[in-house]
Amino acid sequence: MSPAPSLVWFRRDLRLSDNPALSAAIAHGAPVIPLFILDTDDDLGGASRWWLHHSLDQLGQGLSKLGAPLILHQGSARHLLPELVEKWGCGAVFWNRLYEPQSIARDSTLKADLKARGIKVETFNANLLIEPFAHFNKSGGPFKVFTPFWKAALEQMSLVPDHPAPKHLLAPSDPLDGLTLNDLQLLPRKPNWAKGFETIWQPGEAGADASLSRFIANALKSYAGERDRPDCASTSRLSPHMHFGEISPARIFRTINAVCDDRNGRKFLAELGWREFAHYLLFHFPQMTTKSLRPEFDHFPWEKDDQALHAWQKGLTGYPIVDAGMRELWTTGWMHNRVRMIAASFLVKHLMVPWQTGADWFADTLVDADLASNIASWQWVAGSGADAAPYFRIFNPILQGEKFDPNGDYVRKFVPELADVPNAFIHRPWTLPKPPAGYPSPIIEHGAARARALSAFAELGKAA
DNA sequence: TTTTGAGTTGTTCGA
DNA sequence: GTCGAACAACTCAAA
Repeated sequence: MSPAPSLVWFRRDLRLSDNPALSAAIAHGAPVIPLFILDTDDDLGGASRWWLHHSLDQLGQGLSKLGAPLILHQGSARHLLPELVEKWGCGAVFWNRLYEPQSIARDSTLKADLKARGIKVETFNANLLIEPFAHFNKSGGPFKVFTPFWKAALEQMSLVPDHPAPKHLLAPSDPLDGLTLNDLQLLPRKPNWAKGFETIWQPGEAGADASLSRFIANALKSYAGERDRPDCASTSRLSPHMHFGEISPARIFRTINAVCDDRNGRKFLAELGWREFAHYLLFHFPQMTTKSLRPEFDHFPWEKDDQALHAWQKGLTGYPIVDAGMRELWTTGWMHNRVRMIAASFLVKHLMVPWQTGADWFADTLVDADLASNIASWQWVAGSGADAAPYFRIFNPILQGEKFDPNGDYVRKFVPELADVPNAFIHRPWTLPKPPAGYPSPIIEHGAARARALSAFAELGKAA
């Protein structure tokens, strides 16, 4: 009689290297079943689905080479996982932890359920540098300000060594039932809006390693100075790889730390810190997925303006830097961080559309859509979050464009209507004697919008 | 308990 | 053109 196999439940840890759940399952000694469930209880944005398809493809190929193909299923993991465990006679289940409120609820129920059936369950930290439930300020409460959070984190951080990728996996002798990748229907059908994604992204573990190497070789040495320039290839573009766990934050931290100890390295590691901080905040304040962390912001006189929202989504606001960003998002599934801030600020402050509406759009269109980072960042921009930008800090989309895209290269790349506009006018084309045909005038005038937002925020202060 | 210093990413105005 | 101050007060973290 063959021994009871072990299940490795892959979720957002789609890698073979530095994967503690996988390592532990192998060390357990029994045959290993690698499983991915497309959980129908999860909301997954369109761009994320595209990425997931290709990431699963890569992981599946890697696992097949090791001797244990990835088994795919679809359904409510809450119910499906115990069924599969039962059907396959598994003796142990291993997974790496997730930290969003819904994931925690599902996983803790599942863990109790499986243990009650006599199944061994072990879970690991593979996705964060800091366990949110084990990091507190000296008063014993959760940090709400980034700088002390990260400073304390750096002092306490102890990174365990990398788990090397396994060389071989022992699979159960009987074939197991499952779906094919195409059965999951993750790719867009007509129209195939993801065509532009294929040339710039390489989902999967190899692509993640390549992104990190490319960043270290080309951009790290000038990161602190150039990270805000969307016209330069100055960022790592690791965010989607990290979201799906194709590379571990610990490996990134160790690698950067080893090659660079100047302000560029520290600045980049602090960006990992912001990712940590977002997950940390969401863990301690789970209501922030829908509610403003500063409750008075839920009484802000938000506008419902579908026409303006549509113009923002499609990159037709008349402000070139905002429109370039929104079109970069639509055509590539990604947007440069600086431009995310400008575009988000425009929606929330100029158009006074609720941050939740913007967060929904980003969740659907970003390949790196990550609940924690998305929510924390939108609340930060709106001024409703932890350690947030003060309300009077309203980005001027013209100045921001001129400062961070000085030659208009970024704008021209994504807004072809402006190809022939000279540099001096590229961020204010409506001031040309003959504005370019086919590009809209600003849907709202900056000065008036700023004044409106400031007075609305001032009212908020009085009411509170 | 009270106090103190500090807090990612800006803009505008007026000297 | 450049520079400093105002924009507002509040909350957090640590001593």
